[in-house]
Amino acid sequence: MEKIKSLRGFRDIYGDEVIRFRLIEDISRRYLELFGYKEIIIPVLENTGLFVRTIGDATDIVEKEMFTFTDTGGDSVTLRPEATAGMVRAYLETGMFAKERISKLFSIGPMFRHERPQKGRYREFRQVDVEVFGIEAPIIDAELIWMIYLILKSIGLAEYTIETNSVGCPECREGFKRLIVGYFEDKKQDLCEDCRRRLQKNPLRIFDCKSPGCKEISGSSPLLFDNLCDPCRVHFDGFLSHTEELNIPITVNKRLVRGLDYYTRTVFEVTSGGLGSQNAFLAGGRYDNLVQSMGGPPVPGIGFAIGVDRLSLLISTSVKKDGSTVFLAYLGDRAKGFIVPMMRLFTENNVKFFYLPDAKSLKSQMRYADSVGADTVLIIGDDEIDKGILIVRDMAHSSQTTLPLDLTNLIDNLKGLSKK
RNA sequence: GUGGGUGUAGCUCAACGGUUAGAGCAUCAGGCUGUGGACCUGGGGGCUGAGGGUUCGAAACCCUUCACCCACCCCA
Repeated sequence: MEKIKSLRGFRDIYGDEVIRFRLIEDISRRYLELFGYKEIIIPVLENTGLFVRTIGDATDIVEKEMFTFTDTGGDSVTLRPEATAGMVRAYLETGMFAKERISKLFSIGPMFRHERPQKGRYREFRQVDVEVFGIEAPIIDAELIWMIYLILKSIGLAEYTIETNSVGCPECREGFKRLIVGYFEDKKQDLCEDCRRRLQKNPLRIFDCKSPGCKEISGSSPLLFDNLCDPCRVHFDGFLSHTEELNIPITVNKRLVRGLDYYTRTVFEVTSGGLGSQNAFLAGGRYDNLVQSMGGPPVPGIGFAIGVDRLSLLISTSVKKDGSTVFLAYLGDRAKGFIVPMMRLFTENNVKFFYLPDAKSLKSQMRYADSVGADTVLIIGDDEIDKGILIVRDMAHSSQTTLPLDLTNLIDNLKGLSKK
C-alpha cells in the first residue's frame, strides 16, 4: 500500500517547534492586549474576488500563488494568502466601522500560498496579523513599531533590522509613475522580461527586481521617496520623529517595496540573518484607501503580520517544566486496581499523573517514569498493600519514604512531604 | 516555473561494482527474581524512494519517475 504523506509545503508542527510557536503567539497576544487590540477569528476560505481586488491582479500572489478552486456550488473560492483582505471584509461586514471610531484588531491563523517550498517558506504558514482602522496620524505607525520592538524583545530575539520606507499616496505615485515610466522607457531593451511587463502593469515593482541588469538600471533611477507629495512627506517625517523619540533603531530603505498593491505611505519590514534568503519574518504598512476601495467609508488603516514559522527559526526553545508529575508504578493485579482511583484523584486535583499500561517489570516502569520527567513515583505492590502503605520515591534526590495507603489524604500527605 | 543537491533502520549517517547492507542514537529485554539516569550484554527493526536497464554480480553505474532540501523568482 502506498504511504499517504502530507502535501508539498504542508507540514506537521510538533515537539519543540510547537513550544516556540506557542511562545511567539502567547507573547504577541499579551502585548496586543496591552495595546488595546481585540482578537477576531475570521474564515480561512473567502471569495476569490476579495483577494484579486485588494491584493492586486498584477501581483505574484494573485497571478500564481493562490490556492483557488471552484466549490461544489460553482463559486470560485480561495484559501487566504494573507489576512488583511479578510480583516477589512470582516471590519465592514460586522459593522465595526460604524460602531467605533478606532478598531484595533488581531487574528492568528494559517495562510496559504502555492509556492515552491524552501527554508522558512511553506505553502501553509502561520501569521499573527494586526490591523488598526481609523487612525491617520503617524503616531500609530510609530506605536506599532514600538509594540513590535517590545514583542521581539520579550521573545528574546536580539539580531534584527527594521527597515522602512514611504510608498506615498495615489497622487504622488501617479506623478512618480509618469516620471519613471519615462526613465525606464529609454532603457527598455536592457530590462528583463518580467520588468518590461511590470513597466506596463506595475512599474514600481521594477525596483524590487533582483536581476543584475534591472538592478543597475533602477539603481540610478529617480526614487519615489524623493518625490513624495507634501502631505506624504510630512506624514513620514512625523513617523520617523516618533520612532526617534522612542529610541528605536530603524533604517530607511528608499527602495523597500511591498508585494501587495494596497499599501500607501509607511511600509516596513523586519529582517534577520539566519533565515537564508527568506529573511523577512515580519512586514506591514499603511493602507489608507483599502477600506474605501472595498465599498466602506474612507477609513485609513495600518497593519502588519508576523511570520510565525520564520520567527520560530530564529529563537531557541527554553522548555520550562510546569507543575509536578506523579507516576504510579504498580506490581501485581491487586496493585493494578489502584490505577483508576489514582488517576481520578490526581487529575481532579490538577496534578499531572502518569502510569505505564501493560507494564511488566518495575524496572521498565521506572525507566518510563524517568523518560516522562516524573518527579514523584508512587510504588505499590503486594507487600505494600498488605502493610497498608505505599512507597514515595523522590526522583531528583533518589530518596524514598512511605506513606499510608490512604487515598483520601494522599494529596495532602504528598504536599506535606514536599514541604520538608 | 528555472537551477543545484540528496534519497539506505524510527532519527543521524557508513558501506572500492564483490559474502548474509553496518554503526551511533532511539526502542525493548536482561545484567539487578521489586527501583530510573551511567555502564555492560543481547533482541527486534531494511523490498537501500519507485520502475526499468547495464553486469556473472548493483545501495553504488545509466535512463525514467517521485519525494525532500537548498537557491532563483516572490514573499511572512
